[in-house]
Amino acid sequence: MALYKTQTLKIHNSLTGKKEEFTPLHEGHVGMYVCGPTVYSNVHLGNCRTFMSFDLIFRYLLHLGYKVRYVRNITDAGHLEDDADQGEDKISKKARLEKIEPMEVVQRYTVDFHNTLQKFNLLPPSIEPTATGHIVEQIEIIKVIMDKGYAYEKNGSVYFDVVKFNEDYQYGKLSGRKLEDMIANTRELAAQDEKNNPQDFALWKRAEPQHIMRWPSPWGEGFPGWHLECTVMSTKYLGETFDIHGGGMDLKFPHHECEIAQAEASNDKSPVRYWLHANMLTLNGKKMAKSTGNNLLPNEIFSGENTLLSKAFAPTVVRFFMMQAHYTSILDLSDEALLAAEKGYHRLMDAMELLHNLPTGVTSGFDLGAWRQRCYDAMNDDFNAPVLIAQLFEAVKAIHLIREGKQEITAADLEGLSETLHGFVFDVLGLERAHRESGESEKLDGTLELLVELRNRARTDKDYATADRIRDALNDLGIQIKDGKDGTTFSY
RNA sequence: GGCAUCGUGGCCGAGUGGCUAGGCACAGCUCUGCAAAAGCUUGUACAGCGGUUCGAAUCCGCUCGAUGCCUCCA
Repeated sequence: MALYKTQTLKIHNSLTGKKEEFTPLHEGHVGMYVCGPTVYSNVHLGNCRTFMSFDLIFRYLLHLGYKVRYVRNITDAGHLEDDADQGEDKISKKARLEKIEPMEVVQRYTVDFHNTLQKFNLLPPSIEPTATGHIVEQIEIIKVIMDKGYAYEKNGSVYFDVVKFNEDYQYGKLSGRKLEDMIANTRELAAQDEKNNPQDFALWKRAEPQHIMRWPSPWGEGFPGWHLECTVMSTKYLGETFDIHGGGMDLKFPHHECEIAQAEASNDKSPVRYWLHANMLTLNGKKMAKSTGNNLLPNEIFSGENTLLSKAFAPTVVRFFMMQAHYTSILDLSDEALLAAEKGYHRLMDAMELLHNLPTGVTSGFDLGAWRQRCYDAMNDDFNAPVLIAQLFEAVKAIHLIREGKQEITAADLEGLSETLHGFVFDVLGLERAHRESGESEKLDGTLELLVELRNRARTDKDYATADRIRDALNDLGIQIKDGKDGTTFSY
């Protein structure tokens, strides 16, 4: 029997502001859409946190036995020109100056995006559609919205008529805004543009001569509006109404609000049953953003080449760090926090290793069933990974007690413990054992084993000067010697 | 200015109307030739001020502060 039949999952729905019991539209199947990246520069760590949050959600849904269709788009159209001008990103600017094809920029950063997410051990989505691959569908939906009277054309551009829409529907229900308030607030700074109202947004934009990405349409050459692709691709692959729509908190308004408006205007149906918003990752207390320069690239963390951190951190350690915070909370990145997470990560992984040769007995002092359910309870409560991790450390404590002979566990329970632990640590949280780069390390390891052997011989001979010299010299090189009960190991 | 979220022990970070996660650091202990590593043990915190209540850090109000959105942004 699928786990979802016995586990009651509750999800915080941004639309209602409440935790609601999750029941998919079609039993056993879940449709999930997440707004993906705009590929005009390298993904920064903040982007990664959002996608990682939804990776956790995807993984847990799979773990519960749901068949999940997970759609995450790639935005590769529309705003390349503007961003190259405004942003600090030198590569895309250079690409433009050298008249490199825009799709070359897209390709480069799409590859970077995939590489980076793979390092963080994110599962690929079921479908990863691109905006440029759905121009036709976008044009079609614009026609529908125009036919229904919720859009108007001006000089080759088409705008969504928010005021008209608001007469029949409710604009702003996701972000808790009222159109009247918005109009009152923006009246003075209304830009002199073609829109009837500042709140209106573009469905199709006329391409100016210098705009490099352009497609023919009934309204002339142009490109699709910023919010349209998500409406088109989500409903195309998941249906007019689907279960979960996710994205970063910063997309709640206006992006997701506009998506709702577009979908309702064209299908007359609320498109999404559960809206989920992942919160921001901050750096020095401020949001990480490409545009402000307050950002850190994943590779800069993995290599240690940055000015903010004292050392390099493995991708899985960064993942563990992020999993220790709930996805709806703001998380502030710092060297101290990462260092603490790294130690905790090792403690967890070391305990997983101990699992292999633990003594078993005739009774269990460890209540496996109750503990396992506490793990599920944590995840069932809006994917609360931090609480799950707390439970995992309860198991770590038990493992040590059993190892020291202070507690007993039956063979069957040990197997269950091991299985559950592996399931949550590797399948649900998506953690991995951090491994060193192979190749050179084989030689190094052999050399170290020899040094350890020589040192231990010196210790037996009470030649502590030699023993300590080896230990201290290695330590200066960043290699730590660890004398344990069962022999000496090292780490670097 | 408007809307939203948040303010937890040295740090990070959960949670809850009464039964007080977890990680890291610190301290003590065990182990060790000495260390380190590892393991064990210990922490009554919830921005401030009022109110509701038998009881609030958890609910309500106000104040202060932080962050996000209101323009592309995960």
